Amino acid sequence: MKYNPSLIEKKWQEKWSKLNVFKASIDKTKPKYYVLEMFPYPSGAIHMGHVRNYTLGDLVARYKKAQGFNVLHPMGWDAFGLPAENAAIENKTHPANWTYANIESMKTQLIRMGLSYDWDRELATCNPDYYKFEQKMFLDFFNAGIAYKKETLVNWDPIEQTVLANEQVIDGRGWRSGAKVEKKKMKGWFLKISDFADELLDEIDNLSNWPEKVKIMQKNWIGRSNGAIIKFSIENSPNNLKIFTTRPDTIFGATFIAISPQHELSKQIAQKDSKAAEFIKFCESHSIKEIDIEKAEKHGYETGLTVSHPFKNDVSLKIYIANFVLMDYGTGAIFGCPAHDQRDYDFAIKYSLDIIPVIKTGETLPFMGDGPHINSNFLNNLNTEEAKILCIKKLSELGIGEEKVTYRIRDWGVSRQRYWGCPIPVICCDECGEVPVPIEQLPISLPQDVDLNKKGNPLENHNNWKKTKCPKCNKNAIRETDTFDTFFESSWYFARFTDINPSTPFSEEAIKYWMPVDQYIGGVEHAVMHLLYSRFFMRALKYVNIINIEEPFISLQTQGMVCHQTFKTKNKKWLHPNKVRKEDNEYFHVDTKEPVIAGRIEKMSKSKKNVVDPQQIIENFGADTARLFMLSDSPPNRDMEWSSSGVEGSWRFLNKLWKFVINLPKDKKLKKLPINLSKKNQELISIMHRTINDVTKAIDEFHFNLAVASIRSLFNALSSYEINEDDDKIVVIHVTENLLILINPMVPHLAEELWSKLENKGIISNENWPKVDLSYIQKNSVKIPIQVNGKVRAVVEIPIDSNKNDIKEIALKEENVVKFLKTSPKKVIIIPNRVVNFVV
RNA sequence: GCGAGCGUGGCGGAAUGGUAGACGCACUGGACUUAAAAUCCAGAGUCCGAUAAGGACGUGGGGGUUCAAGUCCCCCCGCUCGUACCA
Repeated sequence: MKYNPSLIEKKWQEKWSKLNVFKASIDKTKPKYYVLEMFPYPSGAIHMGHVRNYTLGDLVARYKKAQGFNVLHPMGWDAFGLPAENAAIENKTHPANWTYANIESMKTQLIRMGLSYDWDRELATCNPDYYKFEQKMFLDFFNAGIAYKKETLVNWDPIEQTVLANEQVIDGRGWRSGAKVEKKKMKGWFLKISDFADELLDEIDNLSNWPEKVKIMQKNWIGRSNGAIIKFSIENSPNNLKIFTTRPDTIFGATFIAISPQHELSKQIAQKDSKAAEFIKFCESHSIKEIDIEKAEKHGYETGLTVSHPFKNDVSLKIYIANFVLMDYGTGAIFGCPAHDQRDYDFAIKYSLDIIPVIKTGETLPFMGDGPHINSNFLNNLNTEEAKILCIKKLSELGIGEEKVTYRIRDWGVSRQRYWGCPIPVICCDECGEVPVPIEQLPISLPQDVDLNKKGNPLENHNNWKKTKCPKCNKNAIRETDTFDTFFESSWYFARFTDINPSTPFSEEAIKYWMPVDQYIGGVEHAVMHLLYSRFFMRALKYVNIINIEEPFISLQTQGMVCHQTFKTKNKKWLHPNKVRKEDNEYFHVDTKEPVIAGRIEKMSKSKKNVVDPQQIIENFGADTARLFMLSDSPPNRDMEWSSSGVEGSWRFLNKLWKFVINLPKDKKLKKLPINLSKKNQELISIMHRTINDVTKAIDEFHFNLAVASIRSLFNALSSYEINEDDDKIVVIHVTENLLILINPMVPHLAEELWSKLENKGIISNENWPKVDLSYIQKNSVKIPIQVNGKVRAVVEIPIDSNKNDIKEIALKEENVVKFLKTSPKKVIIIPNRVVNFVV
């Protein structure tokens, strides 16, 4: 009988579903385990990144179930977002139709992979049954002062008359119109994440099961810094200019002042100075992307205004309006110290400003390190930290400055001028301002009839929908036509999964039992935004008494990308891998037979055509092969390369395993292990226990590729084992059954089928994880290297825990060691059970 | 620009500061076959050496700490992710 994955995989998927094997419900007699993979955007078809993510999560879910946990493993759809609108315009369909059709086809694909989801908890964020709850949450935030409206800058496409996403701005131009993008001021809704900045920052240290890199990135993103506000008095004017600096110690090196084009003072200047107005306009003829702002050439406009230096009586500093000063950080104004800051240095060179070093260094300027201060009056000889403290003290005494903590993080702008998102439940009244929609009127559903081809915001164009009455004064008013950022939906979906009842977002009981998520898995690209917003959202919900947790994810794992070799034709056009054939290390086009240029291995992307369709792999090899390859090749957190030969290797292994088990002798009586094991059986059992130990450890540490490697080793031992007696049969079947339980989380369909072939009653998905018998894995001898000057000259096997003298004696008997020991050693290093090193 | 991560044979990757290359892929040789595929067995970092024994070199590059460095520290190079309206 041949291994036929498509047959057995379908069979077991149906069986699991029929038996409700993965249906989760609260059971207080068992410890719970909530495993969650980041839910997908329903783009239409799963890609290899999904396959990887969901295979990792499924392994964890099945493994934890075997370990006796009550597992919750749900799946849903991050269904709002920009692509649906673009697709709707291109394909002349409705975003809802497109999205729901995509969900259906992707769900079919996920089911085909054999993932152990409790599909009863499926949700789609574009469904009013989901987003109605977040409208209520928003109103609670609004009433608690967490949500507010303010003016902000957006990317404006003057031709399309629409706001563009950063993604839609390419080289400063709109992706469809090609028009130069402008910054435009617009009012939008914000959530006060900055109020929670300290807590979000401080609690990072308690996230002990998060990758260090993610924690560092979040810390830097929040960017708490201790600095100072300094008031500079503007010369020939009664007014002050407040600047923020993280380096008050360099105040004596200050040679200019720069303010943001959006600064209040810039506006005032522009009113009287048309050139200044022009310069500000020039600064606003760019996108709002940080990367564009930072990489842009530094420009400044000399305003003619000056301030006096707080500690240097006769020195005045020119005020510039500068394109690189951000209004959102600090006070939107800085002093420039060119000697000790790269940007200030570049600016000073460009505008021929003074460069005054205030830290002693032998190195070239700008110097960003620490050292004794010079040219700094009362700060001389102090280091940076001391000088900061003293400078702030002096500023406060003079009443012209104070210590100030600032944050890099800005409040979360949740407004989007888009159709396919959750409507923001507010009514804008000329008389009463922003009025919350009364709760009994929720949900505010999206209108179905909408014209996406018109310029501008579709909801704003929709007169019927937007016109309403003010709940307060009953006069004519209009609805808020902005919709939520889709990060809003993904900031609480994990809580909704715990209990999808129709009347409340979740129940207290379910939250108490299931939350927080024990293991969250997703791409590293979400390291900051999605994960930080979710952490904030839980705190905000707690603040308004909707939930009682702070940290949503106890343990986090971030997976790397799935990559593939790229190919180009000789005309430099990207070529799909299945159009390429390799012969004698040369690549050829399948159709034209022309040589093909093999390029770099890069992240799979449609634009470079280096994609492999999971569907195709599953049809050709089965889900188990795809899953096994995903797990066996690379550690989860690293990028992996998809290679067809690697897939074939996994396929071959499963075939070998299949054939091996099918051909085992079957005898129901052969179940109980004999009491006295022969030496060879003891050895096999001991390999098995070592494997159980290694696989368990590898899975716990998220090194799934090592788990696969150990299982393969165990199988190598099994397949070279010779069965002679009845006892041997029992031992082999016993070891094989344990191997199947170990491999079940990886290739569950094959494991189920073979488990049933071994005439077991229940299903393997309900079996318990095998226990390690430590007595089998203790060794009584150890191989250690003997080094001379750090180079290995011999390897000896000695009893474990031998004393140092014995080890030395054995080592000195080695011929090759003696050969290199021309004189008696100066020093002998003996680390028991590890190494011997003779230093000569 | 800024923040973060990664870099080990032909390839994916193993390796509590202690034998670098586990396990696999590709490759080479052999067995089976009329033949091929599949399967099974064996070999293998590079160089010197005889295909041996043994040795030299070797973890992106350069320097350092240590009896001992892929691992720790400093500098540099390359790639990847994020950079607030893609999700």
